[in-house]
Amino acid sequence: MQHPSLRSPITAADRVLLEIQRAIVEGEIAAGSKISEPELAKRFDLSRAPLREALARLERCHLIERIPNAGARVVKLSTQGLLSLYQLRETLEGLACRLAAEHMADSEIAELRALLDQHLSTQRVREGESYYQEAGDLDFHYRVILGSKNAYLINILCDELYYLVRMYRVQLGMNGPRVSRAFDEHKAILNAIANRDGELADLLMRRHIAASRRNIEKQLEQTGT
Amino acid sequence: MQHPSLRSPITAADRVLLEIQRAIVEGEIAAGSKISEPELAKRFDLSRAPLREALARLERCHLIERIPNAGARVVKLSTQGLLSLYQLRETLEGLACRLAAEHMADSEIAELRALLDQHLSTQRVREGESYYQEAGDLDFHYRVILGSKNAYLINILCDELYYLVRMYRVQLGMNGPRVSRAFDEHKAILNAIANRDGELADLLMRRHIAASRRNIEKQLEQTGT
DNA sequence: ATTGCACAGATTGTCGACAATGTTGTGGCG
DNA sequence: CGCCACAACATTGTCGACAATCTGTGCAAT
Repeated sequence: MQHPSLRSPITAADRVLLEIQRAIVEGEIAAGSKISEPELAKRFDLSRAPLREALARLERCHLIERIPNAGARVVKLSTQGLLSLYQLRETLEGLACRLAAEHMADSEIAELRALLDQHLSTQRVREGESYYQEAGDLDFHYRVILGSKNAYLINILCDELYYLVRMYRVQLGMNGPRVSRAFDEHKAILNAIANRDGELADLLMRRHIAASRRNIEKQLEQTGT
Repeated sequence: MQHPSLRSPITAADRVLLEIQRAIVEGEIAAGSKISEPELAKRFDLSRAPLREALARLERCHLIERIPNAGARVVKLSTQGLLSLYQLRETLEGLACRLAAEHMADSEIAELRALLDQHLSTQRVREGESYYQEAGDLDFHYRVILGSKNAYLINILCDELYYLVRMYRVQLGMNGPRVSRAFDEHKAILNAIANRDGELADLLMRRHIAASRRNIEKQLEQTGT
């Protein structure tokens, strides 16, 4: 039997995965650029084997696209892609909310409420600072998704789409005046969940994400295509 | 990732992936059993490198579960898993239907109608033969999903959940009296799409999948656990 | 008798090199 | 002058071996 604290071994592929993930999400490795296995292997000082393992997982979360025998490229951001992604999120996170209203334990709901209060105070201190809000926002969504208790849904939203969503938000400069509105929406969603009103929670979350999408689209229009 | 059959060059990893996929779906490799890399490598007469590539993709479509440094196991089927899977499918394929009603070209709809007619005649010839029905059913769903034109949605349903759905249906013996009912439901869904009534198509597809789920659950109750 | 540890066997993770496949630049031909 | 064939290069796919880690067994101590 393994010791609980040692149950998650960190392999070389894991480390390089996290590094490349961050680099792509933050644009350090440009969107649309080609990925060179030998180059990255040298850069991170390891063999191609674990690197390819990392690339396989990057493909899994839609950060790169691979073509057999031809190599991998970082995904290109596009209005179409953003629209498709948020279409999915609206439906999936709506479902997550409905399930969370059914399945979250009272203690989990209490913890989530505490988290929101904490976010609120943080926001007051750091007015206009978008990073904390973003992290907090994602954290709220994260918890609701976990509260759905649906393993496949959790996998899709937290593993496969999570980083791509972050990439869009970071590279399109998600910031500005939506922070306080988002808090109110989070609170309303939480209340619906606490009242075990899955239908309302579903609706509110879909609206919340639609509003977030429109906000990003507006940013996108301003900066050009 | 694209569907393997659509990717131009076929690599060794692709071939072994398809073979193992089939073996797992059909139960030739028992659910819950441990996966031995050396054993499979010897069995398919190739190195562990492409085999591990295949295993990574099998994990991606939820047919196996891997634990670092500890190995991989074929997933175990469970009532809970079936419920989670069909919960997701109801929502996702409902969305696919709504989008298909918006985005499918008239020519695609005509082709889909022709496909249904073909299924109908096939069904009359092979009354009660479940395999053809199953293939046909999946084919119908497949086309509707592709008609949504949402790349992420297509990826999730056709690549990541498709084989797991087949595994449940095959190993739980999906057959019996639902074939003719399913045809009628398909036809109604198609009509809604042809009328560009996305809301109705969404509703009908969700009901169709819910009915399919109840059908499988009934089979599951009869056989025991 | 049970618990903990140590050792042995087996499995996974990683490495460097070779083979197969794309890609690019050049030269010849129409 | 433009286009195609071909060759040289670069990159990806595959291989066999080694290192790190996990699993199971048996012994010793309490």
